[in-house]
Amino acid sequence: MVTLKKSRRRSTSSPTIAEVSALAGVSAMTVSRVINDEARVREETRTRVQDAIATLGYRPNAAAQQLAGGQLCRIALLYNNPSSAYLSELLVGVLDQAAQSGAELIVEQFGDSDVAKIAQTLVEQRIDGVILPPPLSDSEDLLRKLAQVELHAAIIATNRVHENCHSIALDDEAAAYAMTSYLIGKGHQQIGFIKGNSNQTATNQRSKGFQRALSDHGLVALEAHIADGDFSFKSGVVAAEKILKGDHLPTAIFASNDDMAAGVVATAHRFNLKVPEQLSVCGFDDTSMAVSTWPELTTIKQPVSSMARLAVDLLVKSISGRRDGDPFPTQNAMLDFELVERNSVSALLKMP
Amino acid sequence: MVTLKKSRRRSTSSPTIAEVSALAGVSAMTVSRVINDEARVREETRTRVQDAIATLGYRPNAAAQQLAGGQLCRIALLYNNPSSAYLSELLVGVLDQAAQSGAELIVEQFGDSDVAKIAQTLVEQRIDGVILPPPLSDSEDLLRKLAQVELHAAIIATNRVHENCHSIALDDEAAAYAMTSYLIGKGHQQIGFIKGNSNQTATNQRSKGFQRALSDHGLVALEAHIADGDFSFKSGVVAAEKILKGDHLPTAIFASNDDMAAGVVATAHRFNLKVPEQLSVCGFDDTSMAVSTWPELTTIKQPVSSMARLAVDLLVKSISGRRDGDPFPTQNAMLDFELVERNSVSALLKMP
DNA sequence: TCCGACAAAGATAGCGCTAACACAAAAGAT
DNA sequence: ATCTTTTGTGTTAGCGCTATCTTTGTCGGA
Repeated sequence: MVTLKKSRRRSTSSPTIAEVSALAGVSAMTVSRVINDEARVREETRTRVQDAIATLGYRPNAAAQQLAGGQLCRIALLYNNPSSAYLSELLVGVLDQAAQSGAELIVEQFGDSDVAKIAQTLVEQRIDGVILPPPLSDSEDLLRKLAQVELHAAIIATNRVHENCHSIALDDEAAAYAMTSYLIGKGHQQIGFIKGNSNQTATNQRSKGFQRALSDHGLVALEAHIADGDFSFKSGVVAAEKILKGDHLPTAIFASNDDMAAGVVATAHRFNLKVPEQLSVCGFDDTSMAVSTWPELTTIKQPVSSMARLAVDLLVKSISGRRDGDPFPTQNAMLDFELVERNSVSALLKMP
Repeated sequence: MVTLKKSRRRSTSSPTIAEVSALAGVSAMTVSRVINDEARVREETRTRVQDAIATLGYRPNAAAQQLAGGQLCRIALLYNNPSSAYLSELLVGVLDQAAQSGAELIVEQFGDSDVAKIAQTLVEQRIDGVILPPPLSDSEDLLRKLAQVELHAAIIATNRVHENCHSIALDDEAAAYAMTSYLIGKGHQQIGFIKGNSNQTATNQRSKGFQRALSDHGLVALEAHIADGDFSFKSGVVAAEKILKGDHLPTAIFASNDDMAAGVVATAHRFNLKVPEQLSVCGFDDTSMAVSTWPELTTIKQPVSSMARLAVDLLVKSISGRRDGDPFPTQNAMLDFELVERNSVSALLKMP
């Protein structure tokens, strides 16, 4: 028989598993089994328990589950580049999944302190796994150090593949190829391109996709139409100035991310070029920046928050896998992108 | 004597309070007292325990603390307007403080579902308190409903004061006054102003500050130089078009937030006005948008992440206060702002 | 008929920590 | 000198849940 003892310590009226089990007329263990979706519970019993849960509005106490259930995964989200549009989407995804997976989340800015020190701090904080958004995901140095201290890691939005490191990315090359083809389809033949920061793999991929699309359509990019950038708005401005100062203007510019594309648009306006009538511009990422410019940017949408979710999921799996001596293989996920059409690209009338 | 029993359930080697107490030669309770910074521990004992903690690299298990310590505060951060620059700063602050205060954080997007439904969901999720950033912080409807279901709330960046609701804001009027005075100090006499969304209190405050600064300096704003907006980039564009199409141009435009200011800058460029040489522009908030425009915006810095931290802190205090039958009074905090000078404002040569 | 083999549920014993009380020693109060 | 207080610490008993073991059927095969 189950007895409900009244404790002097409980004060909230949140129902506990004991109350549910009493109502359902089963043991707490059975309720636990139902909650955790284990087999070995008769269908009828399961329903009875579920009804009891529903009537009481019971929700398991996460702290207790964790304490009893054994292992806690502590996951740190390291970030560096406060490109906040990206960060906040990331955060929302990570937070959500962490709550679902019962992982503890620590969010930390990776200042300019050296890699060894970071790794040490993480170890001291007893972090089990680390999520690295760009540009951190491309820091070989950091990754090496993390591997040294046996920390699990998930790297986001990089195409580099590491042996001991989950990676979640989209096919940057294919996306850039698609965007370039789209421009070509609109009749553009003189297309400028602004590269990203050279220490991120995405930069190369996007550049490759651009070039391949061009040559697949029998076009070539003029040297003067290609410029370097570093994914910042400012670098977009500088790059656009370089390109637009030339004698021979492109009809479209494809910037490797939205911030730079916004820089291009701003610069185009300063140069008295109407966007998109005289110059089409497109970006990449679909951050909030894409709609904070006029006209709004045609761009490639990255599923950032899904990526974040997946990162947490993979980490939790591999952390608990290692603990149980049942290693979870390293995953390299490639998610789908989407081309978002807005108003920064116009069709060019083909010359006969 | 303390005995360390080896359990078959423990698998991680993370040290527990028992190990610390053994090493320090005290009881677990004393260690707990040291951890929680309670009085009634001799200085010498405290040091000994702290040393033990340090040598073992002990960190308390949050789940266990919570379970034993009684009450968990579940706090929800509701958001609506994905002005991500703002959101991510908010998130970082909230997360940090939630971890420190031992509160559980749920982040939820407040779609367009009706207020009653939201409130119900929150109750079902057994949320204790809610953080409301703008524009939610100005939704009387929502606040009323929350009060009805006895949820604690902290509203951010609104000057409205509610009886049952903590509020954290900065002095919008003073800040707008300061910015306007700054412009006047630079020699501007014809200053345009773009208002924000009329359903946010900040809008009125900022507008008032602007007007007061003007009249304190013996100036008046032309009707044609004032325009409405809704805090979005696009509305900044529209408002700027309205103002700049007029016959009599202002020498400066003060937009009620950075997004709109960015819209003004973009529009100015389209109108062939050089910023800041021909038109000075300034914003408000100092979101990342402020530096994602060219030139970078002179603006008012809101301490968003401190505000977020404070919100969590107040909520936790008032939630546990109510539980202990020791009500924590409603707070209305007013934080300091800062005028950040960048390159979007130039000094005007005074006409003799 | 008896003996596994397995399925379904219960009983027990913690997870790591802290509230609440207990208690000795030291410090004041009368 | 005796009776409070105060101070510093230890003891006990959980917090709400689940891992693990045990028990109780149930069914099929020998």
